[in-house]
Amino acid sequence: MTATDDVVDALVRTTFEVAGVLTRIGGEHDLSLTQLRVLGILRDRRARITELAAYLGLDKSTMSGLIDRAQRRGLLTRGKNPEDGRVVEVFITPAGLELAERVGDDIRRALAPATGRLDPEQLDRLVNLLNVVSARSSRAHDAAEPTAEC
Amino acid sequence: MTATDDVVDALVRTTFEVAGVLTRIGGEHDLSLTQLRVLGILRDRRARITELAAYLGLDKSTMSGLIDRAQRRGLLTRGKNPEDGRVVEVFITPAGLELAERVGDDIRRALAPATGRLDPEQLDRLVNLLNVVSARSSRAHDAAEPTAEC
DNA sequence: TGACATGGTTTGCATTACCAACCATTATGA
DNA sequence: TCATAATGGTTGGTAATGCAAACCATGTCA
Repeated sequence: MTATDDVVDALVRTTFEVAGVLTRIGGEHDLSLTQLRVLGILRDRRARITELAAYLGLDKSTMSGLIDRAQRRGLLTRGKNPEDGRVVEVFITPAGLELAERVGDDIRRALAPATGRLDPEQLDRLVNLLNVVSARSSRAHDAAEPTAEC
Repeated sequence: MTATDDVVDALVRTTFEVAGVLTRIGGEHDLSLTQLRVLGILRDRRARITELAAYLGLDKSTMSGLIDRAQRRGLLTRGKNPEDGRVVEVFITPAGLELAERVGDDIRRALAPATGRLDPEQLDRLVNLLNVVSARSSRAHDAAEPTAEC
């Protein structure tokens, strides 16, 4: 059972390392890890508050405040849903999109030294292995919602 | 350059997923991600406040408060360094160690469904690839301090 | 219609995190 | 050697994050 223990160790270590990079890059743009994630999600699609909260494992009140602050910064907007007066749809603004792009570039740049240590074949293998480990592969089935980016 | 982009995507996705698991498991034991990490580090070795702060990329005042609360819970202790009256050494207590073990077990258990999707050969390959990506491999050189677990 | 469920917001609280100012101890150099 | 600087931690102030409970508005259903 040491093999799985090793992989857990490696996954946890890598997680802290990547999370550290993301926190740093985010911080350089005044974005917390969570805000970064929200921006990443809304980059591809809009979402309602509860949906975001459930996806990120946060309380809806937390989500509400998060959106408040991002909206005050002009990164997101709240919109109404014509079919259900209760729901609030959240959209990314052009400014938010632009920031998301910039942050994305920075992240790729920051991780380049790490990923650059792998040759093309290894990169490919790593992507495949991570896709198996992360829920993406097993979740492809119940994709009621369009597969999110983050 | 799409290959590296893909690997960055996969790394970020996996990071959020593993971080989510760690946050959840930690939360079940009233531990934040950072406290979890501190406990993991002090499991193998003691450390001084500034050292921990630097390692985790936090301000020393943040570290101080973090240790305060963990100490109040009986998980850590502060000790003096006989050679330098300024430094404070932080140790894990038996209770803290016990908690760290329990949390570690829970984490392995929580990640088992994910890691279980890989056969032994894949596990081995993933560990090796992650070790290349994460700084461990390249840091093995300047190991002035004993290689930390977390 | 009345009761209940759902989606968000608000309020209050603890934690996390930063910064600046501070104290104590150690190191330096004139 | 003694004043000055540097280092290691703590404290106080502030903002953000996150939860829980109470609340309001809107939908749903018997």
